[in-house]
Amino acid sequence: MKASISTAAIPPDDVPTARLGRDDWLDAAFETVAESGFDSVRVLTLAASLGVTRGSFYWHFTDHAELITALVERWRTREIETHQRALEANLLEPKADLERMLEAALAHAGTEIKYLRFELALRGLGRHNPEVAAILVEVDRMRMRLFESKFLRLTNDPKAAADLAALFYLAIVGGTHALARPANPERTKDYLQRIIGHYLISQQTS
Amino acid sequence: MKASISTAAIPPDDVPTARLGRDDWLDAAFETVAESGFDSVRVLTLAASLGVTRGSFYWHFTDHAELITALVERWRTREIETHQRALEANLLEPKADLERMLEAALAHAGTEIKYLRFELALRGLGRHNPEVAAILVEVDRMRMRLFESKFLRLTNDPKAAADLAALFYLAIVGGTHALARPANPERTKDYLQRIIGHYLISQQTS
DNA sequence: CAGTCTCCGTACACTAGTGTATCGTTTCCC
DNA sequence: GGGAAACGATACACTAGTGTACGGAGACTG
Repeated sequence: MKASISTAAIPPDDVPTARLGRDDWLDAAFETVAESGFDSVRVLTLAASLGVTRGSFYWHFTDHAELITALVERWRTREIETHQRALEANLLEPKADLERMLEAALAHAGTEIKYLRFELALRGLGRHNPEVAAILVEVDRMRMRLFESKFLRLTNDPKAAADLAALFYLAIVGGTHALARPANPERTKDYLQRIIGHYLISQQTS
Repeated sequence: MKASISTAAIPPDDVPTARLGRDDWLDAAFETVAESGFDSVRVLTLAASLGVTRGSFYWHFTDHAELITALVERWRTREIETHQRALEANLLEPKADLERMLEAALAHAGTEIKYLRFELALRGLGRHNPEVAAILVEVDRMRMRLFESKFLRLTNDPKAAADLAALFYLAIVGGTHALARPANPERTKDYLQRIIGHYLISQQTS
């Protein structure tokens, strides 16, 4: 709701007739992507939802294409930031940490689902856009390695940790695609934990 | 390549100036969906690729929307058919059967990838279209139950079979989304099999 | 071999959307 | 308080795409 300001000082902030910044357009685009996908991002519609005309848009952006690339790039940098924070939070107890991670990954409720839907749309875009695909590969690798680092602290077999991490990460991605709506997060978390338990036990006893 | 015929008798079949049937348009639409998604299905483009004008299209279909629904419906019926065939082939040895299934699920090569990409695009469409979403839920349930039936013949714990089936199905779906191109099918198959082995062993010894 | 049905081309009207140029307001800043 | 820069409205030209009406050519059928 708070309008982002670029160069202005002490803005009224909450006045409906505030000047728009680049981020405001990006936020509006983000919303429509999460709701209807990238192909539904129209300059005309965004302008209407922001209460201005397209004249504003073509001042902040040179092009429709630039809006898309800027949106993707912003997502990438933010994703890297959250990854860094997750890395720093990696020094806690392994098991509770993993459970918290599963919890977060399966929490399709509230505002989280918006980010999930954006990412799904982004994967759709990545299938036709090589640069977006490269970014997705980068982020996927990042996350899988994070998973791997967590599993590595529960077992002594590095290959097993990599396999489990890949399997679980892919299952989580698949879970966001295969079900239109969350379905049954509780039961899902349960069997993920059980399988982890089984696997680690079989590791330690072998 | 073979042109489908609806009412004509003994067509030349292979003559470039053959009359078009409904299925020809559906085939062309299928191709573009697999390549560029549903939003890229344009009547104009399809007509150009088929070497005719839009006059032909609006004889076979009333609407652009009808083309989409017909395409989705055709996919659904075909998916049900292949599922029936898979059910009938379920009476072989469980282990070899499961391996063959994994092989098929990970075979992103050749012409298979076209069907995969179509399904990915379909999942994207299902996020905005409730009827398509319902069809996807139906097919996903079908396949997961098939997975479950296979796992059930390897363990005596029905809940474990359901969990494993869901996990693996979701991982396979996720694998088609997370990677722009197949990546490493061989290694993937390897760790899937290893994890199955571990899990079933831990089941039998507990 | 004329009639009818099937299939497709042509021409038109219409909508939605982009991009550009230009002008009018604010807002900052000295 | 008066430029100057930031921001946005207006109007125009242009493209891509849908849907419709109608006409024409082949193919089948009696």
